[in-house]
Amino acid sequence: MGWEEIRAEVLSRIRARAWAPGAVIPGEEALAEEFGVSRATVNRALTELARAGVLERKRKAGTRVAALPVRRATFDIPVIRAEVQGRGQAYGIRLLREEISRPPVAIAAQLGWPILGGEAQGAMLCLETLHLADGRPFAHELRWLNPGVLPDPRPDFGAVSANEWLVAHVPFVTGDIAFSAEAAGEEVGRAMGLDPATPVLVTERCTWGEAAPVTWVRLTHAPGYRVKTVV
Amino acid sequence: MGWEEIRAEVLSRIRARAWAPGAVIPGEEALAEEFGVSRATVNRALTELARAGVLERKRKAGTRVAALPVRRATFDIPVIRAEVQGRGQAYGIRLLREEISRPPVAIAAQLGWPILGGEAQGAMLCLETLHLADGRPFAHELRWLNPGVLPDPRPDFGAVSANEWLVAHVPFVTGDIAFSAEAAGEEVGRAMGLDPATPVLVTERCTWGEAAPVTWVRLTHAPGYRVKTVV
DNA sequence: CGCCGCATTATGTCCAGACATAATACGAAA
DNA sequence: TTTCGTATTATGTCTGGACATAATGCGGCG
Repeated sequence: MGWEEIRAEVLSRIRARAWAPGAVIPGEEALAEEFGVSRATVNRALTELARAGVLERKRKAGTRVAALPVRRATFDIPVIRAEVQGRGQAYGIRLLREEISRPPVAIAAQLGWPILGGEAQGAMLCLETLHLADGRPFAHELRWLNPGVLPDPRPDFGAVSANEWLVAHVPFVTGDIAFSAEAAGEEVGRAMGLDPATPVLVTERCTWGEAAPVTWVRLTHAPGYRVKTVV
Repeated sequence: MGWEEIRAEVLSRIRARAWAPGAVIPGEEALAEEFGVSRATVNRALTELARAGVLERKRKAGTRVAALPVRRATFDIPVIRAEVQGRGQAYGIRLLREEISRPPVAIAAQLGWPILGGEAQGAMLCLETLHLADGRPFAHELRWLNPGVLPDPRPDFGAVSANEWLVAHVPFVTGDIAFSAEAAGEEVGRAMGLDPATPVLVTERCTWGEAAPVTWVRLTHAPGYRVKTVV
């Protein structure tokens, strides 16, 4: 009996409703004896199930079957170049705009960039990029970047996408992501060759390094793009 | 030194580029000795980092820093009722349609439902539901459900949403999810009181139980809805 | 020269025991 | 009766040892 077998057995008991949602299941000691393994092995299996959201564990209170199991999905955020090439298409990048200026207050606030008197303090690097797949627009990227994380001179973002440069040089940051559906709008529509009213999937990411904000980015994907995940 | 401290130390060495992307890091034995802990503790820390996508581990080959760190995000799929109530709004549900019929071939194929001669074999339960928040449309749900997983008589899906009934009674299934942006369209637009051209976020889920397909569902969210995740 | 099998090696898992920690429940004090 | 402290208890983590497993790479055989 390995911990994966224990996990499977526990899961099947939950499925079979031998242990009902909300109910406390036997303690690790008891299960260890029943399955003929050490407590550490049971612990590994139950910890794994708790991480998956199937069980809820608390010291002293014991382990109970999650009453309202929140399904947890994970998805990978690929580097766009890898994503395009993974589809067997040729990747291209076109830098539309690169300038240093003050970010809009809304973006500065989200990043935690200093704001004084209703205006952002200090300039950031603003990049507007078009990602191409087989020469056709694949995604439009609007990015504000903390110049403090960049070397001097700056990398050539017309050759390497900012995202790719960042994951290679400012790795393992934290951040949050949001998906929404919007109309392409005038500016992005013109850049991507779309009617301004076209529905497009928009990804907004906000990432921080160890202390300082790193970047805010808004990706507008071409129509038909889907974000896929596995539960 | 607990395993979390080990993890933090390893992570900071990676950030500081003491261990470069792609490079092999010292073996567990060596790290255990350096940190003055047992190998099991180092193993726990490294396993955790590998799960997060920061390290890649292979037997015999050793542990190396991920060269192209694929950022992995997780998000929770809440029960809609809980989501609405979590915003402090009143939840309501309106069952628009409930009928037994053959699913479209595209949906049957995706579920692995038997198809013969270009037509789905056997009927499924089709539900069309509107979820309300404070009386206003929150999401439109179109669902095809394997009647084999339901008891006889069927639950009252006008009172409990199918999703909620399923997570409580057919728990811990696998599935996949896809997000996309589309125009609301005639039918959904009418149900939600939206112009057919309005961009809306659409979630499509396909879930399977232990052996049989369970359900296919397409959720159309009200404009402005965002799916949020944390990296 | 090329291919296959085996020794080597790093990770994966397991055990038995121990102490740490958090949270509950119960008893004592106000 | 209420509140506070404490004993109890289940989980969390660690140790040091062991064997299992997979993948590499080398040496030998055809």
